[in-house]
Amino acid sequence: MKLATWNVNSLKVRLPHLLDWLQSAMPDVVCLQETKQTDDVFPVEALRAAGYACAFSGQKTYNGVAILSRLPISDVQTGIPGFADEQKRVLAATVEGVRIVCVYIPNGQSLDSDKYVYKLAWLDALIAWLKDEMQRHPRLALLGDYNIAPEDRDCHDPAAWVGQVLVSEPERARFQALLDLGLKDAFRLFEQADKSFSWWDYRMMGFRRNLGMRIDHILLSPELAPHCRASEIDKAPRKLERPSDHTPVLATLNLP
DNA sequence: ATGGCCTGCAACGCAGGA
Repeated sequence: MKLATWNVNSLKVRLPHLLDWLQSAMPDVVCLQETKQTDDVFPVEALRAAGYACAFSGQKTYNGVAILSRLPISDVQTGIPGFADEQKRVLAATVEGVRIVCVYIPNGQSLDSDKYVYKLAWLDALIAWLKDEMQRHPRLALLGDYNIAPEDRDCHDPAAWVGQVLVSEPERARFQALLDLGLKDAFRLFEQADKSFSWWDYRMMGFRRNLGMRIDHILLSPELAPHCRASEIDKAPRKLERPSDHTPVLATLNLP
């Protein structure tokens, strides 16, 4: 089972890239973030024609998450139970007995922002919920845009980023809390090139200069991680005309 | 040198992203 996550930064704009990429990468399950469209205009037909069933939870202008799957999807759930949130950032569904949790974790804007307070509270709610969800679903994968670079090696210039969102200690502590639940960072299960990133700023020729961050992740539960055979970042879509600022991250499972 | 770019909304500039 080939899993993927991709922040598309507007599904409307990126649909042609997505359809091309589905055809070439052939993932079984894809988690999308920042679809930025309401559910009534989600491109169900185009994706069905490409061989994918969809679950989605969107809103106007901002946020929006979706799960695409070549295999049947069941038990779809939106949001974090008991955590009131207008923003559409969480979608969970079961595919072939694997609980897929798609997240678009808040950015936080800056350490002195109300959005940062929201980010930390949001992460606490996610961690508490996942602790239970992993009991119910031992085969669980948490995929998405985490807006956290877990370690300094996941940041192109750690010194320049001190005191900013994505790298702050409270955010990293919450990423560690996810690992402490037993989740494993699929990408780090394998040897990887130095300066591997999943997002690059549109400005300053960030991609060409590889001024990036690794903030899109696939975490696997203890029952899934031993069956992970590969994990990589696919930089190809970032090289196209009018790309998303994020690029897909993949993990391949060979389940018994 | 703290901007630079992209998207959506609806406008001729803003919010938000990261």
